[in-house]
Amino acid sequence: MSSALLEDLRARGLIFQIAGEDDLPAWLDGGPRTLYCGFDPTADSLHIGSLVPLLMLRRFQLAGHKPLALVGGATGLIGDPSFKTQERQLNTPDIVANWVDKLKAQVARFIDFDAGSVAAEVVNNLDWTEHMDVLTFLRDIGKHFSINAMIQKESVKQRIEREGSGISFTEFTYMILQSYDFAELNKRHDCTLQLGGSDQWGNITGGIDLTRRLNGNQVFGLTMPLITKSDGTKFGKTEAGTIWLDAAKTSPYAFYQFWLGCSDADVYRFLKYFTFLEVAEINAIEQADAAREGRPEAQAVLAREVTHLVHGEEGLAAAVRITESLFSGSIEGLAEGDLAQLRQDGLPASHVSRSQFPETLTQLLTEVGMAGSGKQVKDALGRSAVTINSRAVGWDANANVAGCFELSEALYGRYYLVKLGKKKYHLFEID
RNA sequence: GGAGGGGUUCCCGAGUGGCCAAAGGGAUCAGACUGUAAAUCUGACGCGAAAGCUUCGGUGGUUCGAAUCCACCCCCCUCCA
Repeated sequence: MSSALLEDLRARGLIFQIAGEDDLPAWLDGGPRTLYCGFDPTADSLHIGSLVPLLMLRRFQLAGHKPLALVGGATGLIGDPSFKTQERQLNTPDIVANWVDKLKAQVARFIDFDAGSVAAEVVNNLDWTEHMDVLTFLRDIGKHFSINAMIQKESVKQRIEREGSGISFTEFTYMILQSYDFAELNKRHDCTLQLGGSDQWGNITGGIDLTRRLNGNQVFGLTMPLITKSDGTKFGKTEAGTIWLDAAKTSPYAFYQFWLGCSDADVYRFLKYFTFLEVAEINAIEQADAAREGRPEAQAVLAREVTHLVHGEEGLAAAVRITESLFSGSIEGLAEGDLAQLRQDGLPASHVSRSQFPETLTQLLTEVGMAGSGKQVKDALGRSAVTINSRAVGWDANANVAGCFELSEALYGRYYLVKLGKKKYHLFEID
């Protein structure tokens, strides 16, 4: 039953490496097992980079295992050096504690806490490290680690060998802390499997070794591949920055748009990574898309599925509403209530009064965040890439803000939908 | 503590007295082509509507003029003690 899970994961391309590969299938088939994955608080929200491991916990739970989501209240204070080129800035304990709380709530949405014997739990490694004293740490844990082995780890090699960088003892010790987490969870929760991104391999195997030495138990590790994009750019970033899971930081609409804009070369792979659709189903979509002329269906499916997973029914509905209004219908066809709804749904919007118009359009659009600088607006204006209620505005109108927002042009006497480029919309309510 | 190497615009990385707001690449933005895709081509890319203003680790100095020279300081790396 569970080796079927591994088969499925493999078919999805979700398995990068397994520690204990020969024994893991049988182990999983032998009954409900407890597994964990850690999430360090490096910001006040997780981003889509954490989505794969998060969904992975769910996949295991659906297959009958008990997931633990570890929030790194302790490790977050230290900073993981794995494959990082530079030493990280330490955050203060109160900031980290605050982030821990936020992550806990976020993580909880992806796993089921009412699943009886396999009910998920959230744990915090600060609980077992906070009061440990240095000597205990050095004698009981540190003694099990060989510096010789640690500096061989690929994850810190760059920092050790490459000229122009270095690594502090603090970060170097990170691996020991994470290893201890595994041993501790093994003791407390009978946890026998750790999941992580491929960059976590060194930390995971460290934990496996320590668990064996400390507890005498065999435990397993499984890593997922790094998510890459076919064009080589970093996954999970857009012009507006990181795609966060927190709706307050990345609106469901923006989130939906992110997936909708996914390239053909990546989309089928992403469907396997980020959705619970059957692999066969995904393959069918791919074939149907290939057989059809023009625009594929896959991006829409992906956007729908993932937005639903992260933002729920309502978030998805809001995202779809905005998308359809902006990209399929004509703006003039929108009812007054629709415009209000769009704003509520998370379409970027501003309220401006005519008496507060800035000197130029470039200032106005920059202020509301439609462009990073006046130069970009200038460029767009010069290429007729700015429209206000579907009417193109030129560079000559830049100093005539009031003229751009004539009362007679307003929708319902106060709304103006400004579009910059092909995808950036901003709703102005002007009175 | 000693010797050496380094800190340049979002990133990488040129630049050793004026022609430097600073080569080149990447990322990003806009346009064409399209399917709100990719690839390709074009333009932009410190800030500013403009006049102009502010950058090359920091502070002073030399000079008509400095990212480039000098002094001191801070930070990083390598090797030695």
